[in-house]
Amino acid sequence: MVEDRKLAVLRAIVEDYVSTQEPVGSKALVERHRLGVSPATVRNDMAALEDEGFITQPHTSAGRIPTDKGYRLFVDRLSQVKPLSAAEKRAITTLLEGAIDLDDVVQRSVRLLAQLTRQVAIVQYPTLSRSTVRHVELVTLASTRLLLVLILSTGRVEQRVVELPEPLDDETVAGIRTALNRATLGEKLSDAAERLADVPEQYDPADRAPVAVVVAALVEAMSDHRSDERVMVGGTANLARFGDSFDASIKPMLEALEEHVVLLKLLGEATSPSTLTVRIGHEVPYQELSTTSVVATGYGPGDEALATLGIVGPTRMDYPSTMATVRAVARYVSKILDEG
Amino acid sequence: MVEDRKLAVLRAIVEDYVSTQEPVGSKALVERHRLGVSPATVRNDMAALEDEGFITQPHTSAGRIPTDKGYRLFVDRLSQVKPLSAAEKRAITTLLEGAIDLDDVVQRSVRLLAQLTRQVAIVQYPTLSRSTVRHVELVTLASTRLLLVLILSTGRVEQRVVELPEPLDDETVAGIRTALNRATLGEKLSDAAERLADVPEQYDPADRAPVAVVVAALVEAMSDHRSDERVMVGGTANLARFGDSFDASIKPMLEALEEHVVLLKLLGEATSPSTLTVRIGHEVPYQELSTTSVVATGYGPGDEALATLGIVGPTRMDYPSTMATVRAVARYVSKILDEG
DNA sequence: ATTGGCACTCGAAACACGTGAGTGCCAACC
DNA sequence: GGTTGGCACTCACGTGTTTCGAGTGCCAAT
Repeated sequence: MVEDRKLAVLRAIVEDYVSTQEPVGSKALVERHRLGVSPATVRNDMAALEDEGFITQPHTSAGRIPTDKGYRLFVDRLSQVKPLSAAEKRAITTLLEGAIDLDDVVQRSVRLLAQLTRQVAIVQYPTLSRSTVRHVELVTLASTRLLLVLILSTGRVEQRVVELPEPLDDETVAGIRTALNRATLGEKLSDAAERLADVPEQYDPADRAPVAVVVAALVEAMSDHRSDERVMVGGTANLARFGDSFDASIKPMLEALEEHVVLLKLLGEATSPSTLTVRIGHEVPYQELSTTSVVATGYGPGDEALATLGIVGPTRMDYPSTMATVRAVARYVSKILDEG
Repeated sequence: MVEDRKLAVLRAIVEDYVSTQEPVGSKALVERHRLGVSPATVRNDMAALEDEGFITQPHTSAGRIPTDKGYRLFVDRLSQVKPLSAAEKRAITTLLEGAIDLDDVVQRSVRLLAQLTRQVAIVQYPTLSRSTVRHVELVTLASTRLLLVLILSTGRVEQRVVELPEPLDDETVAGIRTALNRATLGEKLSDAAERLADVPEQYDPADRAPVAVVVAALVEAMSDHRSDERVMVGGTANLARFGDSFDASIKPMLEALEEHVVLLKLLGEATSPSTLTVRIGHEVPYQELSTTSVVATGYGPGDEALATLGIVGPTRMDYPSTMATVRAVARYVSKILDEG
């Protein structure tokens, strides 16, 4: 079929362009791929592909390069996910195995992604709002100063120092601790905050003020969206690898990497670990990053997407292996979180 | 004096080169600075300066640019620290004022440094080993699992999950908590670790095993040098500002920024906030960064240098104002830590 | 539908050339 | 002795010209 061959040509163009970084012409194409037809035929196909907007020429008398639309088609229909090499699998397990806490898992994942894909890696910390309360602890620091520690099911620990309007004796503190735990243990953060509303009312109006302060701090810690927005970035040195053409976009890229809000938007909504989100060029929600693609997916224990991780790189990237790596890392991290 | 004028010429060359980024010639020099002599005279001085190794020509028929040695002399003898503008002072106070915890202070300092100097900023977290213990808390997570929380005088909180060989009842846990606090409260970390050695011995040999595990975890948390090595980086987007010549060194720079160990070595030993360390070009302990300079200083409460902060940029930078900014930020951060 | 042939286009590299900023040196001057 | 104007010299840089060739589009033949 003609249509089939046209797709084969597109695939060949994408593959060659990705590996050589140079516009690819009809002759080189038939030489490097067993297309079984002459350059002239390929030229006809290329002309058709160009009409349909999948490829373009940087200038007359040059070869073709894929457009965003071309990459899109390539990703959607042409590329089969490349299986990871044994060495890569080994790297994933050995590197993630030794993680000691949540921070460490995130950090190791970032490194891993960056190394394997040779792109810039981004890992979002597990989202606070979906996790549940494992324990609330109060520690007396001084007569009017408490430390509030909130431990979540994901292993995250949030702490706040609370200044009390009046001193509380240890017994009262213990009582408050019990009350707080009873109200919130096992609850989702969003629900837990509501449950707390009643707590101060159980107390004598005279003692209510300090309790209210503690509860307010706890609610604040639970709803603090700063923590939702935490991400870790790695592999920025890979930016320097990109050829000249990408040099222009290195600045917006570096700027984006400093703004965690931007990165979160890039990663997008958390999807299940089995679904990969690929955004190509103009599909990325920032105009300045229109020569950039994002490959991301959700991760979390039990196939529930707690957060997102992924990579950012030039549109001209090796999608099949990048996608395979991102997916593999997400799955493995999910597994780790399941166990921990 | 002739010698004086030569230094004036060097200063003028540095200033012009820093602002224009282009080799500066004798004629332009007399025009832009009131040197009161003719270009020919300046040329003689320049020839002398070149002989002495303070300046060099990129090629014949071009102007001169300072060598590392030239910058060194400039920094040591020629530049008076430029006072900050009112706007800059305001920026420092307003931005740092609102910090809510230690993490936030560090983060805001990085942003501030990066914005004001328009360079890459690095801030080391206050060093663990010099701080003292404020509180140790144990939280029962499960029958054989405890959460250990270590609160330090600097506001830093370290936590560890401890797996016990056998269950402990709440009373015993409370006893251990008291013992741990008694042994370590107010102690420096280095001393506290020693003090803990006795704690298990106070217990019945039968109960000693779990206690030993907890103590070991605490000692580990105290001596964990991972925390010593934590740094925060900001303003990497400023790398993109540097002209072509610096482009070559952008890659090693990005690589260095990923390695916290490297950054710590760059920052060097913490000095008192009143002393600025300036390393220029080859003085930087990494060959790859020989077109780079570092301006750093210590900070911490009460003029005691807990950690280091500073900036990294091309040797061709505006030393007077950069040095002023770094010093000002360090002082202000120290003040904040004093109060907090 | 495919293919070989052919004229055409246009970027990249090579080369030549003039321009000018900047230098070093020297003789004259203060 | 230090300073200055004059002058010949160097060489990076920008501009214009030319050549070269990879790659294209089109067409007639298969």
